[in-house]
Amino acid sequence: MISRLSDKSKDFFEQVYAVVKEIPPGRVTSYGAIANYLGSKQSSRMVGWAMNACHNQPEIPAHRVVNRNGLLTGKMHFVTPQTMEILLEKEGISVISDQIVDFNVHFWDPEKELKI
DNA sequence: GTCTTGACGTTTA
DNA sequence: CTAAACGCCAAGA
Repeated sequence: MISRLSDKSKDFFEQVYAVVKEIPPGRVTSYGAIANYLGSKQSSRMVGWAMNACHNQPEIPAHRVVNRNGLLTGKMHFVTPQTMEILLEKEGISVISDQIVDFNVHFWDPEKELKI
């Protein structure tokens, strides 16, 4: 095989997508949780950047990924700013003022629940 | 090649 | 309590 050193960075994105896809319906997680699960808790920005590139992947439930405050910061990046909020409520999650209600209850920690 | 921005999070003032 | 700065890494201009 030909060395694929250039694709090394892509691996990080794949890991983020893999975790996001494993998020069960009705649950949500934060960028920091994913970053922490990947071992780069301080690089939470990269998770968000990976989400920005989620268009490379077929289906990524990015609406289940929010910031630490449970605020829908990335809603504006969807097809429509309301898509994220609608999808969340559709799964049984209440969203008020772009903020998830009982975020701690719906929170899904990959390191704790996925534990892969 | 350098500078700015960015779907974050934590710490300090 | 709120507001602002820093840190982290990557991509775009």
